[in-house]
This record gives sequence, C-alpha cells and structure tokens, in this order.
Amino acid sequence: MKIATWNINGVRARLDGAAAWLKDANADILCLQELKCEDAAFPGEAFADLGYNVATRGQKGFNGVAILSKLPLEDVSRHLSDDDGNDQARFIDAVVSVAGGALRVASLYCPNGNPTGSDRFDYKLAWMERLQAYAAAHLAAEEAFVLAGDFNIIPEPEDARFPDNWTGDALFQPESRAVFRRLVNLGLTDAIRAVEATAGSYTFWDYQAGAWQKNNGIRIDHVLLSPLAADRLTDAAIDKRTREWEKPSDHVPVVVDLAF
DNA sequence: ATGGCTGCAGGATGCAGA
Repeated sequence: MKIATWNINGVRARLDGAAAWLKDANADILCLQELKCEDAAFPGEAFADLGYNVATRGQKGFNGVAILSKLPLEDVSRHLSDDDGNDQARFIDAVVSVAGGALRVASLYCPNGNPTGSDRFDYKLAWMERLQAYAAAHLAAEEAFVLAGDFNIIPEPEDARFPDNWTGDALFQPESRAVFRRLVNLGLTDAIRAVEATAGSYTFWDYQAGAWQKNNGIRIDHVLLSPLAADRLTDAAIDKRTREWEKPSDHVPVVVDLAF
C-alpha cells in the first residue's frame, strides 16, 4: 500500500499537477494540505474520476486538509482532541481496512508559527501538544496509524541545506524541535529517516531567490508511523520531480510503502 | 535582498506562507 503526503499550496491552482502525479505514482492514499478553499469548492469530482474516495476539511482562503483514498474511508474525524469545532482546518483523519485489521491515516497541516515569540508561535506549540495527546491515545490503543503531513518543523540541522538561515525561524526553534522530538519519542518512526541518510533530503524549496536552483531546501513534510505501521514499512521516498513541473507547489510529495 | 514568489480574496493591494 502506497501512502503519500503533499502540501500542494492551493488544490485548485494545482489540480492538473495533482491528477498527473496520482496517475503516475498510483498512490493508494494521498494526504493533501493547504487546499486554500472551502469544502464546497474542493474539486472532488476530478479525484473521484481517478478512482479516489474523498474526505476534506476545507477553509476559505488558506489552510485546509484532505485525504484521497482508493479504499473506502471510515470513521472520518475533522478535529483534533479538545478542538471546539471552530478551529483552523489543519487536521483530518480516517480509517481504512487492511489485511489483518485497520489502519488510521491522518493528514496534518501543523501551524507555521512565525514570527517567533508571537501568539502564532504559542499556537504552533499548543497545537503540537494536542497532536502529541492524539498520538499517545492511539498508541495506548495499540492502533496501526500514520501521521502524514506538513509538520512545519525542521527536526535536525541536517534537514536544512543552510541551517544557519533558519535559527530565527519558528520552524527551527529549540521548542519546535523539542515538541517534534517528544512526539517521535512516544514510539513513532520517521519513515524517511528510517530508510535513508536524510542529510540533503528536502521536501520544501522556497519560490524566492532561486532556492530550488540552489538546492536551498528544508525537510519539513514528514510521515510518522506507529509501531504496528512501522513493522510494515518497506520503502519511503521524497518525490522531487514535481518541483520542476509547471506552476509547482513549493512542497513535494513524500511517499511510503507499507506491506499491507 | 531588509522575504527577492505565489495563491487567494476581492476587485487594490494585503495577508499568509516558510
């Protein structure tokens, strides 16, 4: 089973590219972030025509997450724990049936948090704490699950081409790195780090200042696996090809293969 | 380069992104 995550930076602006990528990659499940549209404006029919079931949590103008799946999506939830229902559209999860049981898949768009020291930064850390509680609860239930998305955190210096450029940024603050570390240390597996030497492996290159041409990238899109999911991990890769496409997203897909 | 693009809302520029 091939599961991918992709911050597409506007699903309507990127529809052709998303469809082309799905046909080529033949992903079973694709978690999308930064839809930048309300649910009613989500181009669901285009994905249905490609054979995907669709679950979305949209928001006008920015944020927005979705799960596309060839398998039926069950038990869809659009809110993190303690979410009052009026929160930003950054979380959706669902369950699919797999051989021997069920697999929960969450599509996450963690807050950016800039500028450091602002309310936005506090919100970022608080949101990550809620995500940690979510992960802990599902670990306690011994579920097989996948946290896939744009975490907006550079975990280690090797996850940036020029780490010194990011020392003042919310994505690379000690507090941001620490909350990510605590999440992983609950017992999750960073799929990319598990299968390759991650130095030089990036998932985001800014549109500005020729960042792509200079390979001035960062690794901020991650797939974290619970132990029962990690047991099934056979491959993980970053698909840099899309960054060369016409009108690309500034993020590229991350893909994992699980032997279900 | 002190954010140098990009998408979106709205109908000009401002906001958000990372």
